[in-house]
Amino acid sequence: MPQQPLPFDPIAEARRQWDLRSLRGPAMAAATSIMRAQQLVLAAVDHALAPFELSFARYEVLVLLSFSRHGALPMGKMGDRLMVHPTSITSTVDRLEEQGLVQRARHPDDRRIVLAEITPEGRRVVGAATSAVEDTSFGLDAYDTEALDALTASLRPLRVAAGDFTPTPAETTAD
Amino acid sequence: MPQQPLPFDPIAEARRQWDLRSLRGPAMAAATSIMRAQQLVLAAVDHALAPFELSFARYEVLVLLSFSRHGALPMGKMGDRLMVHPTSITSTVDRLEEQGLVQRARHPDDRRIVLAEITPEGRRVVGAATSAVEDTSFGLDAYDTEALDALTASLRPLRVAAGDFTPTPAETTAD
DNA sequence: CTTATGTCAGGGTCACTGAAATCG
DNA sequence: CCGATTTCAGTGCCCCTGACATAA
Repeated sequence: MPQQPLPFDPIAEARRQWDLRSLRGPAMAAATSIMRAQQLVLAAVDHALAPFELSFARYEVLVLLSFSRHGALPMGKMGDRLMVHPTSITSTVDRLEEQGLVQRARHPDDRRIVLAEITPEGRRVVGAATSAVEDTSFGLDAYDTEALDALTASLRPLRVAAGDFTPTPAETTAD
Repeated sequence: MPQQPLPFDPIAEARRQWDLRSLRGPAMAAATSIMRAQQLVLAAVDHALAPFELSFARYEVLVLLSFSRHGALPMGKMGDRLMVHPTSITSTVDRLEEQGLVQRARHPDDRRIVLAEITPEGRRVVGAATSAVEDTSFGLDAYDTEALDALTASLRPLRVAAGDFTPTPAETTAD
């Protein structure tokens, strides 16, 4: 919302310029579209989370914990799952602990491991926050279910190529 | 590259959990896919730009200037075009000026306006940086031209819905 | 005087690097 | 002693808000 609509599509415009000098116009347009799309989705989610004093990163951690079997996970495991740096998990959990939404505890068997556990208050907040996020449809109002699934599927090859996960051999529809 | 591949698709896994509790699984999966896709594209571009001491934001400014008619644009215009806050443009141009890649000048007619002008060195660097970025295909190696254009098209309705620009009445294929 | 343009000061979040402490 | 897990200190980057100076 920095301004009013431009009278033209800025990405289409940039692509015209790019096409004049190289063959990477299509890749540039797709990359820029992805960047902008992320800004818009993140803005919608951030806006929904603001009343709960949650950033997206903190919200992700809370959701992960609330979905876990015992409401508690090792710091390292969370970093792997959310694909963030160990030090980022530390600071995120620091903040959540200040807010009283999670609690740290030593693992009883391996005392190197720190468990983050969601508190009852954390469960309450993440529930309300999730309702708020769902009400915004993650900023993706413009799409129906079919279009959303198509979008997810079309971005999957990128994640596979990056080595995020190993696709099941059967399901190599990617491409 | 924080780790090795997971044996399953983490987004598909999260979606299964989400589907158990709400109807927003498809939106959540698409939103998360967009977020992750942006990380991957940005990482590829950042990596290509690192040898030139350019961040993506500074690179965008240089490209915009190099594409402009006189190699110079008002600060405000650049903010509009790149959809960033005025203070962000200020600090970005500060840094580029320190690097000797752009120069500030007052507009001769309206002296409130500050023009940022790309220097010869700036043109040289942006050219080399662009080659490096193009060599990475913006991290989108996995897609052919058709798939890239389909991706761009499928993200367009999101940008339209956000009011980024007004689509031409003829071309309302969006949906 | 009112408005437009840009800068400055400052705070919040996140990402990373390198060093250190703790424990198996 | 080695390796794994987490934390701490510090840096860079980007985003925004609010106050201000300058000029039309």
